[in-house]
Amino acid sequence: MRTSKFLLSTVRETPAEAETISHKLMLRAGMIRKLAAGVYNWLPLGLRTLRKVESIVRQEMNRAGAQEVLMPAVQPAELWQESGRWDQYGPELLRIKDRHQRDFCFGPTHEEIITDLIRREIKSYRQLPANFYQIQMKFRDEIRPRFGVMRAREFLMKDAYSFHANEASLMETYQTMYDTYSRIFARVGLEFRAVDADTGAIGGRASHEFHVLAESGEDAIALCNTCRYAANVELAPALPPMGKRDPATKSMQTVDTPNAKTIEEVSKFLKVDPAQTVKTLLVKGTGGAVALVVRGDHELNEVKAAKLPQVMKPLEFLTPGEVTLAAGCEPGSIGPVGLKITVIADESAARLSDFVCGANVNGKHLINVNWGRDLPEPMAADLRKVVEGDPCPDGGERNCAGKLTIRRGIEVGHIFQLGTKYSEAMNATCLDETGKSVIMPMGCYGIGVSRIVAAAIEQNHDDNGIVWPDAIAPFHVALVPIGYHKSAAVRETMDKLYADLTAAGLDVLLDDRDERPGVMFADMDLVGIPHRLVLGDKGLAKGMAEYKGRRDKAPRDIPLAEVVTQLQGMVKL
RNA sequence: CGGGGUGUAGCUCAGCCUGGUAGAGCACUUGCUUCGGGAGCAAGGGGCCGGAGGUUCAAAUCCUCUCACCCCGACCA
Repeated sequence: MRTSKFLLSTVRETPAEAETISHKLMLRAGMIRKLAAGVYNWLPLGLRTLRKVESIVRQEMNRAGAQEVLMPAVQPAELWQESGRWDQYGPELLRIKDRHQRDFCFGPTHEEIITDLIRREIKSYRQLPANFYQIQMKFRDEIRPRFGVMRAREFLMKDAYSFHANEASLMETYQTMYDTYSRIFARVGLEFRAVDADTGAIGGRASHEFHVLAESGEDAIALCNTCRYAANVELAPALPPMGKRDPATKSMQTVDTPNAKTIEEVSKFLKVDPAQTVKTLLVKGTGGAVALVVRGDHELNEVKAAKLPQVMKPLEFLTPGEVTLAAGCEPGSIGPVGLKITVIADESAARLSDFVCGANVNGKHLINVNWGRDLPEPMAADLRKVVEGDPCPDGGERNCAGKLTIRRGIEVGHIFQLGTKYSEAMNATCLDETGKSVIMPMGCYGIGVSRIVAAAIEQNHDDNGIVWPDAIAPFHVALVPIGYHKSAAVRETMDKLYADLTAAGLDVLLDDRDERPGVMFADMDLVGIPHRLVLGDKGLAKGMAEYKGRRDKAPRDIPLAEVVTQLQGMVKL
């Protein structure tokens, strides 16, 4: 491709709307343009990278034996009503009506559609297992789209759905997909981790998320520093503290804590360590309100809390008015002592002695509180988010002596063992060896294709712009001639290099604009082309082209005759 | 959904408080010079000041309504 025939729409100034680096760079490099909140045009440059990611995903899915299909983006409400999700899904589901006032939605995912398709097409266990995938635009009406294509409303996703005659077969395909995903992200050239995950709204049992590690990631993930344990913080178990609770040493007292409401304010006012305090959160329960108690320096893990049988799902906090009714005070002074509702304490909070908590009277707290003496022993459960330095749970046991590190990740893939959630609701069955009708267990496997593009930039950029991994670079090589329009020799040599490199299977961008070199260098760096060749009359006289890798500090000369072979060796496809 | 903010040239923004009929930089067009890290000079083109209504002799500017976009919050006890 020549820049004179390519929409290289770079901009120097950073658009006001962009916050994250990838969003800024995608706009500046001319990869995307916003059409509406969370809805983007892909320009030629951006589309080249998107297609390369897509192609890697497609190749690896095919290699794993999955079959590509294409399902409708617009889906009739009937199927969603059949699975029960028409009512379960909130405003995130974009509902639309056709001219006959029939209900449709723009598909946020395709479990219903594939289950409907397959229950009609597959009749026998002999046709199983089977795995179908598509690469398609999805629409989720996010509360707050942000970060460009990272959290967009319309986005390109690869979703796959597998069907099985039995659970063992599902496990096998699940493992194949786990391996396939690892291959995909390794090929794209990203630093990633597979982590244990919560299944969330999709439902089902086991699930793993694939995260690209990046500071700007929206998810916190817990990694062990010694073993291979990795989990989303939402899921990572906090092991109960070792040893026994210290004995009580002082008697309980009420103290005035005017205007001190948050843990920070209270611990500062009373000059105690936040770890010696507890916070009490009131949530809606299956039988009235429930008090959840965590240590002051810990945070409630809402996913864990919502899994308690006593707690309503999804987790909902009491409104300030309801808090006053249940505790007799405003939020900021609540404590577990004397509460008439169910109290559940986090393991760490239950291990405290002589601790500080709200007094259930506005502006007052209790000090030197002790479980079993000043209030009943609490029901203890794992309620908190793990923190940096917590012991590695390694499957819930203390088999590993390692400690957890918390890192940020961008979720780019998620695989689930769905089980029979959808096949049962929609009666997707087949006949087994004995001629008996069985419900097909299912798996589902998603990859955020457009999000990978943004995640790759978050992980690969510098002050001058994007630094693409070779595998997803829009072009592998940038040819920058000095004096293309002045020197016939430069022009002829560059044109020949362009032809030879292209013939060697590389994607080449020849900058044949009549621009000053500085402009061309800046543009090639900004759009992130990983390999650059510069050639002018001076180099030509020496028979040398100047090569610079995008990450290299300084350029080096390569004999013109060796350029093609050397570059072929350097570009990692 | 709650709170805050912004809509003026293709982009980034000034002008608004204190009404008087439209600006800068970048980008774009033309010419000359320049030519290895986003050039200089000169001349140009380009805006129903988001939309509707109101106040006024007069509205980008004041008032009301509306739409769009951005940010923050929805773990707070």
